[in-house]
Amino acid sequence: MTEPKTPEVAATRAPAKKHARDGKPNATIYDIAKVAGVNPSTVSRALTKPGRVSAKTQKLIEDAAAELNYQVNPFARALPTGRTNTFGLIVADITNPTFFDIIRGAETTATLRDYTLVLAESAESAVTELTAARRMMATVDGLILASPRMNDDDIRRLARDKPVVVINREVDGVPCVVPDVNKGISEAVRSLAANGHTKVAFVAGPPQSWMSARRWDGVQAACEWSRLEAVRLESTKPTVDGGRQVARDVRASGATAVLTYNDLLAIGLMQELQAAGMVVPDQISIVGFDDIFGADFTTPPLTTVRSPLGKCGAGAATLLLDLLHGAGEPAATLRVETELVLRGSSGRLLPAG
Amino acid sequence: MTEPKTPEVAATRAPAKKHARDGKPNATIYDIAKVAGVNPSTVSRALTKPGRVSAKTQKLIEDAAAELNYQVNPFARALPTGRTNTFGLIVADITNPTFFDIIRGAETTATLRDYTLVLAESAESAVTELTAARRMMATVDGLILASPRMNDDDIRRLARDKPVVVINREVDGVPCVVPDVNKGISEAVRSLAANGHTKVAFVAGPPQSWMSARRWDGVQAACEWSRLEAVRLESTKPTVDGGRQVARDVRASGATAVLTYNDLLAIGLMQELQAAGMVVPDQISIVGFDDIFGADFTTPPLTTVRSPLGKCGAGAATLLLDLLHGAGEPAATLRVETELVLRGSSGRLLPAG
DNA sequence: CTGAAAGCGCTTACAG
DNA sequence: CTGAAAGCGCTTACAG
Repeated sequence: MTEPKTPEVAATRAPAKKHARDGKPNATIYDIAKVAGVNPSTVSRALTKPGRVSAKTQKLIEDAAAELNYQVNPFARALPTGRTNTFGLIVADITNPTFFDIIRGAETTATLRDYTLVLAESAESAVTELTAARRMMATVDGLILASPRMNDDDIRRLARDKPVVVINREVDGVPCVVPDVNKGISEAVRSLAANGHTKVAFVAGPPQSWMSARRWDGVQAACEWSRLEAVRLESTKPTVDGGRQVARDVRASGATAVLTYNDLLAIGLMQELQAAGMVVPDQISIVGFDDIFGADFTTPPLTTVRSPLGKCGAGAATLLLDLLHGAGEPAATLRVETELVLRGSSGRLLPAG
Repeated sequence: MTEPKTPEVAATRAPAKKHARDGKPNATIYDIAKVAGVNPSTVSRALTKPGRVSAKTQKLIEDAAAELNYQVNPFARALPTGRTNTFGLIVADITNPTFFDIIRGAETTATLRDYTLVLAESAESAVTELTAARRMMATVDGLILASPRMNDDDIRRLARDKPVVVINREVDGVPCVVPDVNKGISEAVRSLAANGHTKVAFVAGPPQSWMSARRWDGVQAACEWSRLEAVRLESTKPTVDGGRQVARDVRASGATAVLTYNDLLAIGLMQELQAAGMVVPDQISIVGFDDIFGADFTTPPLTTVRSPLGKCGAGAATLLLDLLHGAGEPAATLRVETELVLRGSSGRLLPAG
């Protein structure tokens, strides 16, 4: 005869591998239910929406949870609800200081509101960016795109799936956070005018940059107001190196003051001009944009139009969170102020001699 | 008579809220199974471990998946397996440039190996750091701690739960990635000796900093070798401001060359010394540590001992991923080389006069 | 206020 | 090679 089958004793299925590599696996609401002597669904209620459970039961459950060192399993929670308490932030370049404060601002408000921040980088590529965004969409409740490189339609398409907030760019129908350049620029231009400058050059950023266009607009308007002549110069790339390369065009332009698309360009430009023997600001004034980390390391320290990047990050996160919780208008644009930070690289023009 | 109950027609439960805010919810493996005419479990196999399914079925399933624009639900996947394809990185300060390249290095290798990076910041607080770490542990497969502030035991405790890799510090029993300071320091000290310096000062970092201690050790050893006198000075904080504040001690020390715990200190020190009329490097040589972003913005640009921070981030991520996939030794320490980056802030001492 | 049950979308032993 | 079933740990309508 063959051995009798005894299904009752059949090997129980091996439990899924637990996180803990030693000893106790994480406690579940079932463990709590057992200890507290209630149904698991009651535990779930007590833990998610206090108030629906009697004070007594609530306490029982909380004590049991504490005793067992209970931690919810976010995946188990996400599965039925679809909510993850996580949002994504995609930046063009993690090592570009422009994004540091944005990241910090977003991270801080995320943590404050009990959300987790997931970070990805597009390496300045629209394709990489879109791929990263699509990928993230699966695991986050919402997405922040800082200075996105992809086109408006792609952004709107993403925004149909889940809340998306854009920083440093305006996209129709999508909530955005953008620094309003006008105040900072007019302060800068007025300061230059007061110091005797009559012709200013603007060194532009990448052609596709939405922000570069806004800044050039602002410079033109402010110059018109102050009766200064404004000329626009192109850069090869928005970096220190690009700043060096544009130096000869700047000299050729005859301008005695320069505003650049960003601080990196300003720093490179200043280095190159100084290497050629020019004295800043006696012979030429230089004004950057953003007030990045390191802008005051130069000699003279850089005058710049500061964008409140940290505020942008925090504002975007707040907007997103509000959207997720049903508050806030769908597609409001949040404008944050810019301001002139007057340092040593701009000032009075000395008479030639 | 009461109405007869017709359980078959009982209202079906409302489906959980879907991600998509408009139209089609995401396709599931059940949808694919239907289209491909196979069992969902077969779909799962085809999608996770190709090779266990006949080529024909495989193709059928892949086509269906493509057609339905299928995306796995990471939460559903994580629940039975416990694996999330995510790892965490905790840094002390998101706006400290030392971490930029670490973050980038980690992010790049994560993405390359199909992992997602979750970022958190401890704001230089050991408590916040531990909280963030515990919190992350629930959702990641492993954790990277960059320059952690918590104590060794807490780190080891975390490491018992899931793989943990530490950067910029050595913790017994935990895999670490640390820059080996000796090469860079001895290059720096030899260069100073060759330029006629005989007494060098080291401006230390925070007392609890493991790395500061290593650097001071290295400076002492290298000075002994080159027969230079080495003195140690304390700083109040490892920032530009801290560098300014230590300037008077530096002058009082009589040293003609200074190595500082980090570049920020070096930059602040240089600014203050120059403001007092000293010429760098003619009257004093300054050497920083790390080669952070902006170290070359100064005039003269900063000589510094570069730590390959990007490599640290990437190395830590690789170590972690290997650990997660069962390769690699449990607690190996990965050492990366440092090197001197010779720029203008160090050089020959000019005879006084 | 609380219990019992179904379901979220996967994975994976177990049979065949 | 493939199907049928159980289970991962939660949440939430449905009853009472």
